[in-house]
Amino acid sequence: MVTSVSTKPPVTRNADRTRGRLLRAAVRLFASRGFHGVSVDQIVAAAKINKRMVYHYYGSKEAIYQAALAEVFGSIEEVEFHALEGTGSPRDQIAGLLKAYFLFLDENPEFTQLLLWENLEKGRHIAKQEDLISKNPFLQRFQQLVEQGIRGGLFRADIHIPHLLIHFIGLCFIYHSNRFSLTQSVGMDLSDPKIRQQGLEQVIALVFKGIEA
Amino acid sequence: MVTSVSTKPPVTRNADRTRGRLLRAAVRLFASRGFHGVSVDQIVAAAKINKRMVYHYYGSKEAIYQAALAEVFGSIEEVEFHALEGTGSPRDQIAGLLKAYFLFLDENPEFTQLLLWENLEKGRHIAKQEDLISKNPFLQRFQQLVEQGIRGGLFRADIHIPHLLIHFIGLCFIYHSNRFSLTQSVGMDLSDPKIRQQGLEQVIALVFKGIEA
Amino acid sequence: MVTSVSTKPPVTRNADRTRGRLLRAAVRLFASRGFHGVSVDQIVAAAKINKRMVYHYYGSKEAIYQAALAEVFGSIEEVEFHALEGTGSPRDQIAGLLKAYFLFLDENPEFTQLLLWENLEKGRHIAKQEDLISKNPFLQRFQQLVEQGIRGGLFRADIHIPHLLIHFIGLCFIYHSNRFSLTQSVGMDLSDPKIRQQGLEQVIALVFKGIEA
Amino acid sequence: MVTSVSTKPPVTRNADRTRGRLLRAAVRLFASRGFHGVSVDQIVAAAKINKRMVYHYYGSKEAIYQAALAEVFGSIEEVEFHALEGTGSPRDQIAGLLKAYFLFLDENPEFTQLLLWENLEKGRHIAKQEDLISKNPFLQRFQQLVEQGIRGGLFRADIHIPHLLIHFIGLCFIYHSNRFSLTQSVGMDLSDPKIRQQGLEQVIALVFKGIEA
DNA sequence: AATGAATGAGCTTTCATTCAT
DNA sequence: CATGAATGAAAGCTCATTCAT
Repeated sequence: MVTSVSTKPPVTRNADRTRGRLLRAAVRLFASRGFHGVSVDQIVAAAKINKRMVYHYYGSKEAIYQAALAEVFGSIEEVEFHALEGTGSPRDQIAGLLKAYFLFLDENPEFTQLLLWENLEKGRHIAKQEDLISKNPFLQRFQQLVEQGIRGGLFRADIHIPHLLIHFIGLCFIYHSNRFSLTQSVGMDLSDPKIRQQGLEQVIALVFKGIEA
Repeated sequence: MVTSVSTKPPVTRNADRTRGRLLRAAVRLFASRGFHGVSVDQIVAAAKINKRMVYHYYGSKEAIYQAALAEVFGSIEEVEFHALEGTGSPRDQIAGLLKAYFLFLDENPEFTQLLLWENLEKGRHIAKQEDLISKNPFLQRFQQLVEQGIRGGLFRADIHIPHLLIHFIGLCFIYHSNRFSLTQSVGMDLSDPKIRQQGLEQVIALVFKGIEA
Repeated sequence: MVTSVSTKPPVTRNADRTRGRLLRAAVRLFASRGFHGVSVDQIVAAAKINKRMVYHYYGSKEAIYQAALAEVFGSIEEVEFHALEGTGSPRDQIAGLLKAYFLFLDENPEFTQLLLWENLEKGRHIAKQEDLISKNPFLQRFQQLVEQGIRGGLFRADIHIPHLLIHFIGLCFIYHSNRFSLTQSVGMDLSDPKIRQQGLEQVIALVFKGIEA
Repeated sequence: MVTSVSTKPPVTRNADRTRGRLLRAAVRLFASRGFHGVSVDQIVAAAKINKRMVYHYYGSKEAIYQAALAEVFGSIEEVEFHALEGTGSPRDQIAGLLKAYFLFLDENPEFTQLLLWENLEKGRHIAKQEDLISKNPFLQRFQQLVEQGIRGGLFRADIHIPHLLIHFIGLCFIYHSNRFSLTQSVGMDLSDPKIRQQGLEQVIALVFKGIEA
């Protein structure tokens, strides 16, 4: 039984909470408007945190931006690995990977956007974080899978595997990276889940036919 | 007959030259750093033109940005049409289109970049220019071509044509849009022309197999 | 006869006036409080000029500080030369130089103060301006004068001339550099012109006796 | 006899140590950059002490600055007295005093610098500490010594004693106060101990000749 | 047509200080 | 005794834009 009523609000001083609120606001804002399109004032306003705290916890606008990148970019690798760790046929696993990409990009628009901002800025910020987007060990797993398919007579032998991975990514990424301009120029609303589902099916069809022996 | 002797040098005032220099500087800078990453001062410094002229000729930073978009986006359509106006087989024309995309993106990095900036900004600026990236009449020509191939028994009948066009663009675009991050994660330098040529060949192979009947 | 009455204030746009007002305010404030003790806001408030103009004309706080140094430090050399360009006896000219130092420091408190700030900051700012406080050609003239006095049997032969010049400066400078602490510790008001006059006379007496053969 | 086992290290809390580290860091930093050139953060960083402690022990930045002044200014008086408490001739004691000044300023650069900062700030901070640099009782001892010399026929009778003390200080101080600018303008490195020793000798020669009867 | 002066609002960052534990 | 979170004000500087010539 509580006899003394605390007049203090329960969480007035909580470093983790403050850091977290700032980081989440930063991720959201940087993803939607890019590094230069966001001011520190906007971040702290969104997080409802005193501006000084950005510098207390991160040191600079650049640093909190990099923290936002790290926060968001950490998630893709496990998705990729998870997609290929199954025991199905190479075909099924390829299909699973493409589906996983589509799903991941759908559910993580901030990933797509921050990755594009970074590529547009020529990787200026990400280059300072060596462990992010590092030489991807997932590539080896993908290679094993495709080679297995080739040896099994399923896939063409003249496939260049790294390029194929790039193609996979390109086929999925375009639905997000160029969503607005394509929506206008091909006259389909690429924000519509049905259209996206249709796109995934078409991608899988194209790829399966495209790589089969 | 010149009777009055002008003390001024003949070409101190040249509206076209001034406009042009400003516009070229704007295209270059906006492409590489985006709308928010460029200041009016930087544009006029690059163009070596007085700052006031930006407002004289364009009225605002936003307006010169839109002029830069219009300048750059005008060029793609004719490339597309030109690629399909030939009389070769559907296969050859498809290959020509893919080559044309690769070549165009290679030679017009500013197009790629500005298009991506715009998509990231959710088409905020481009939306105000209705005629740009408008419902693309080229799509009709593409559709005719593919249907011709289907009727001729060359291509699969279950191809969804707008999605196919998206796939074409995705397969080409990814080599530019994600150049920096992919260079790191697949360990190939996507800035290298040889690698890009190899990519184009792999794309054509994938597509031809992928759409054939 | 003026028929049209201008409604415009006579000098709304005058670069020299703005630069000058800024520089004068900067000299006054930096002299009295040093580089770190003055804010750009205080300078522009004193000059009644928009803050932006500091950056328009000088580029940075550091730059306007250096301009203030140059403005003030330019004046001492001509005073020194003027003091020794006469045709009097070495004794008279030495006396004239000491008087000139006392008078100059009296009339240019900003010089004394800025020079001290700079020495305290280890010449950080002045070091960037090579032509200021450069290897002083006046030293040669001073050397000639003293050597002339030595040859004429007026002055001691064992005088070390550069040190002597330092002593001259020290004897004059101390009345300004340590004015406040000395006023307290010796119980004389060193701001009082009479006391300073007395100091000058005592300095001349000490020096004449001190250097005579 | 120790029966209880303390889990804490024995010297985690040591008020004197904390105060001392803060004060030493403050003296060093304030001497080299002045009151406005140093931030509380820099002091605590240098002392490796939590920032809150500055306010715990001193109350404000101003207060720790004054404590630094008191720490440093306490040492000069005993040096002066010690120099004149000997039993040598007035000449020897005068020489001893000048040597003591040179030595003290050499060994206590922080004294010189803080004194200059204070004079430049017009004694703003020091004025609040009445006992520092108070009407110096040492002056009386100096007066006695010089009068003794005068009565003994050693020194001129027309010497003004307080001014003479000022001259002594000026002749010694200038080697430190204007070290950087003089090094440049007379072309001798005043940081060099040999040059300083030479300066002391020249000062003593000038003074002895300058005050002798 | 062209120039550069001028502006006020906003930028990122640092300041001395206080609060809560 | 000691710590680090938190704050509002102000720092130096840049922004897009307009004014006067």
